[in-house]
Amino acid sequence: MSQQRTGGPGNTPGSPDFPDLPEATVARLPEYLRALHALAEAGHDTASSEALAAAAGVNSAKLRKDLSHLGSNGTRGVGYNVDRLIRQIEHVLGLTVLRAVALVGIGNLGHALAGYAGFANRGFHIAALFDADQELVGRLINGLTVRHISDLAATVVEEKIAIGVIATPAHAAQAVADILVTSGVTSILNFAPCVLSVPEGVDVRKVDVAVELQILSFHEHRKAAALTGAVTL
Amino acid sequence: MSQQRTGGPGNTPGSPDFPDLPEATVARLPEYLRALHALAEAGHDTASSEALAAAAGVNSAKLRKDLSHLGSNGTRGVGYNVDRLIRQIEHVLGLTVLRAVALVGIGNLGHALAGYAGFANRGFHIAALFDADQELVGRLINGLTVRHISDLAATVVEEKIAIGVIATPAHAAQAVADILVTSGVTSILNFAPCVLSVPEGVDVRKVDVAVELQILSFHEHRKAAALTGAVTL
DNA sequence: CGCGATTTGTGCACTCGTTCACAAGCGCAT
DNA sequence: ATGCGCTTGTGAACGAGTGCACAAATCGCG
Repeated sequence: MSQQRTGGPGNTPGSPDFPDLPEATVARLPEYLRALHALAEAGHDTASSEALAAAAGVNSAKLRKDLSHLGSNGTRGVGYNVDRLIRQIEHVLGLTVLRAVALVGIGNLGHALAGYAGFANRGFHIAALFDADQELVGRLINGLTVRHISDLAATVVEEKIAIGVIATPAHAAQAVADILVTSGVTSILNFAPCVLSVPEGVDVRKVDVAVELQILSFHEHRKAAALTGAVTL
Repeated sequence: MSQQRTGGPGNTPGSPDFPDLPEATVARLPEYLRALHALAEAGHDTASSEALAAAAGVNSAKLRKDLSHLGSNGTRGVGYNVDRLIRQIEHVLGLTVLRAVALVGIGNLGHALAGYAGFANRGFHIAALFDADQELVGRLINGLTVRHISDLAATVVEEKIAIGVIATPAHAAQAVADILVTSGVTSILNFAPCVLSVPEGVDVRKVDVAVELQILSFHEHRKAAALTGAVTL
């Protein structure tokens, strides 16, 4: 809404407000943000790249380079001002506005997500819940009434929903995605185990627990094989 | 357990059974596996790299290169044998054995995970549930009784648990991880928003919904800025 | 039996990301 | 005021991953 011009301190002119950050950097910024909040709560008002990197679980050089992409922030010989850096990262991530999220699919996972406190704490507001099952429609979950999926389009527009979360079974996911996109949603978080096809300009991120476990399984398998191999030597 | 020697067809000698796959490839194999299962159910018995790549949402050249790492599998002019490829990927990922998983933290998310069918379907077996809250201990969820966390170490050994899933609040996660590691678990899937410190040889993967949303938020923000910028021009 | 259509496997160039190592900058003690 | 220790910011080398484009291989058909 309120797109303010660069009123802050020395920012590279030319680009309006935004350098294009490397994707890998963007993916780490939320992690830094979390680490910073932890440090702030622990009473630190400044943090060295080393300390912050440790808290975020990354290499300190990487962290410095990442932060350098959003303009110089630290003070040499001292470190980074925690509060200032928090504000800056929040600004870059667009967390200064509370984003409205629609959650579709109130099964096991959807139910849990609806009750997850981590949303509200971190810049998001679950604005509405949807499901296709008439049994569920009307039920109250965490202060929100489940609506039927046929109301999705209207609600998205009405509540200015920017992000859709799909927690439906795989076979329903594409249809839900289509509705979301048609209604103007341009960011989707997909928990269904399937690929979504969306038009250009729409971002989709996928979370699949089974995939994560299978990756772990591979490494387990490899570690076991390495052991057996070592014995054979 | 039964570590069978390379009895299969032409495999590169030298390495015991295992090429070291690029990490990026490993991360995609589960996705291929899912796509293959979908194709198999749709009645296909062979699939071209193009078709499979589309189903998995990746570039076909990338897919071919990935598959080439696990030994040649396709037939030129024809494509890949779906069933054969499924078996091969499952073998590489170590999914031929059903891996026992311990789930710690039966809050909102843990409860949902305990009931998630995707585990059993995809090579995993939830062997035990744990929580620190005595209120929860003893409750039956999806056929499993919640045990107190003090039983974790013993159970891990007893049930031959290889993978631990942490779904506790952040402040409890490190302690749980320590117990898991001490008990012999070498793979952890962490849903708590914090970094876990574990000894070398232990693999940790992290899933954080808020992080995913924040990454989406960044792109939303950028897209909005681009629009405003375009108007300004 | 040979030819053309098709599809895999891969060498190569390129982009993206990571890490090292160090100069430049800052504060503090003296 | 000056020098010393600490920390950032970054140039440059390195490594991993991606995608193109094509040769090699296979099948089906005439």
